[in-house]
Amino acid sequence: MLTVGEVAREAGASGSAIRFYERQGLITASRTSGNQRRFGPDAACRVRVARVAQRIGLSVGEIRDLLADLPPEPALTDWQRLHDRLTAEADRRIAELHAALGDIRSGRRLCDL
Amino acid sequence: MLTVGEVAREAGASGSAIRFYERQGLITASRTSGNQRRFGPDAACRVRVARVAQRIGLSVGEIRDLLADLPPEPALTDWQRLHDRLTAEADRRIAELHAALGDIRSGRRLCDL
DNA sequence: CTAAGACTTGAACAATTGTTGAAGTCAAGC
DNA sequence: GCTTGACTTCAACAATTGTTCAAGTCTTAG
Repeated sequence: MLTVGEVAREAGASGSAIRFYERQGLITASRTSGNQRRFGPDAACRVRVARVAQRIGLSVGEIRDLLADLPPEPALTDWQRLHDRLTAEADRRIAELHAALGDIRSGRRLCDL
Repeated sequence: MLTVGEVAREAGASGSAIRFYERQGLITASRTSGNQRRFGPDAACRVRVARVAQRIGLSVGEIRDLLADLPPEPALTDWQRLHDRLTAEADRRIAELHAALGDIRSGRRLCDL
């Protein structure tokens, strides 16, 4: 069982971020008799996935939904599904950026100047 | 002199967003005797630029800095500078997304699974 | 067992980007 | 000049994604 700090170090996040992710349901924790969180061995992995998903542009709510379909010990198909969803979202986001670039290039129509 | 609503319609933004952009210094306004805002003819254009810049991923603070260098009646070189900066930022963002995609593909190292 | 230092907790705060709503202003018609 | 309906104002609120800090917990050495 890992503490907040251990998960934070393993995942490359801050302790407060780990607590935030738990409140938001990205990871789950049991509690000690003194009310401290203890995480399973999958926690750091889930946080790493969450951070990549954030870089792609997903909100924590969307990431919660993504991770809801990921069991504690994911099978290959689980990883594949996750992978496909993240890739699709990244592709969408890249397309949107290219579209914005197009709108910039056609700037005369933005401002009739 | 344009009202908030007129600028909003011209720029495709909400009235509250226009007021927010004024507070943040993206656009400037004079006031009527009754304290209502009145905008110059360049306001809608600046807001359109701001919205594109937001799609690229710039914050309102960054956009303020961008627009600070844009005179009320921009010359070609002003547009070019703006264009170049936005394009560079979009390219950076696209590169970051590709990097994130790379990290997803090498997922085994994310989670040693 | 107890003291000490490291770690954790939850509430309060912060930045960002707006929206909402009660009260005030404007323009047009009578 | 007054009414009326559309528009505007500003403060308060909201969602998102965390950080900060005083107070409490854990572990290790003595």
